[in-house]
Amino acid sequence: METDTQQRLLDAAEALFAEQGFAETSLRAITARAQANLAAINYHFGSKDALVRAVFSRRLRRLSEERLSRLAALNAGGQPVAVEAVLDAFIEPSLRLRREGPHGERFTRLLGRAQIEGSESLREFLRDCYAPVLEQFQRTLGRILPRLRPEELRWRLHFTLGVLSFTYAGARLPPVPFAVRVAGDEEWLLRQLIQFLAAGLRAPPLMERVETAV
Amino acid sequence: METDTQQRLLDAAEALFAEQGFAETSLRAITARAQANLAAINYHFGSKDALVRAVFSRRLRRLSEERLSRLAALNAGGQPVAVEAVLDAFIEPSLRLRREGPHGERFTRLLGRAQIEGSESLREFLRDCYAPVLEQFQRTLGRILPRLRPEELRWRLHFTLGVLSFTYAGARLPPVPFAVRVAGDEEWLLRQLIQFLAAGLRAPPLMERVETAV
DNA sequence: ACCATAATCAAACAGACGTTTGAATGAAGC
DNA sequence: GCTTCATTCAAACGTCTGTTTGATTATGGT
Repeated sequence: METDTQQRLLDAAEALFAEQGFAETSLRAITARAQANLAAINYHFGSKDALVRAVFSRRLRRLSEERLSRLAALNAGGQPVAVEAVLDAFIEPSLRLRREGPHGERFTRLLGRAQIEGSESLREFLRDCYAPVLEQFQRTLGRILPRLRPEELRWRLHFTLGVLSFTYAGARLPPVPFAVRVAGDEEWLLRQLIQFLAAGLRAPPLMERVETAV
Repeated sequence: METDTQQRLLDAAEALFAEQGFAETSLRAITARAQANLAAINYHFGSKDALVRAVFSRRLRRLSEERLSRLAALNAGGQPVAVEAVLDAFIEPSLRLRREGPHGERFTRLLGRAQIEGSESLREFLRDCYAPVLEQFQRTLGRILPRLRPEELRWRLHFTLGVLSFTYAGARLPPVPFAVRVAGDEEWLLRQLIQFLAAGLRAPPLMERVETAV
């Protein structure tokens, strides 16, 4: 029965990291919440840094797989692929994770935070996790937006990730619409995101792509 | 001559906060870089939290004033206002700050970070600084995008700020275009941002605005 | 010259931090 | 029964944290 304490530690860490940040959360706070001994973290994970990575590893693999499988399903469909569908394939799995319960919301919150906050090693770790997924999405988007040069497409992908990180992180700037969040807001948010991002991605390029081959 | 040490402390803090984050930067590291005594921070600013706020106060006022004055100039122009022009009025001052030198780049980096990272009190402080500016921009955008309901407009403003925060924070996801940054990148970035965001803001509303008073 | 005020300084404060240790506990194998 | 191994535990480790103190130095006013 190694797993029980480990799970409780991961749950507690996930919650506290999402609420307070990584540096601001102490091992003592985590073990207290998990009702475990202070030494348990170093025993099970080795260090605080390793615990942070474990928190992400636990859920990130499934998320990436879902995103990739949904993208693959799109590409296998034969018909032309819409930008909205690609965005949906990327965003919906994470929003579904959110809908699973408080832990999902915490995790996506954490995911947003980690892109900006977080140590260099953590960002490196996440970069390696994200890389294959983003590469696939970039490839598909490049195909259905042939006028965009690679640099422009990458910038727009960067902007897209910025919107998602910022929104997931729950950064509440002044006029954030609380009223909207009353009920069924995940669905509404998904459509708002797709509407906004699809238009941004589809904007005419600043610099027309030079035709390569033919 | 109280100001000399204070300026050096603010410079050092700004640089270190931007590089490492708030919690990760110790007063000792700041005073060492500023070549000042450890006690200088508590003497001149009172506490670490107050120092953080002072770092923002120093540059935020001018930035907000420039944004507002550029927006006012637009609105006073008589002609219809384009979404691109509004975005330019918001973004260009911050990019110009970046162009001023390393301190400008550090500060905008910091600005992006603070929205996600940062204590509750700091976010509150920043919210109060931003509120009047965002309110004005929201008003103008609401006027030139009359089909958007207030909730949708606020979400899209939220997304816009997300893109800016993420980009300024310098979050480097896997495929960030380094090649583009070789020269004159600020200009290019500005146009990329406006192109992307203007399209997103102008996207057709999900829910058509009900006509209020003819 | 003197005083008053401001600024700097070395030193110490109490507390929190991540990590380590060595003993105590538990359950499975034989 | 005994042994073995993984887990838990209280306690301490040394280090770093933000803040405070009291003495010391510099500055400007009269």
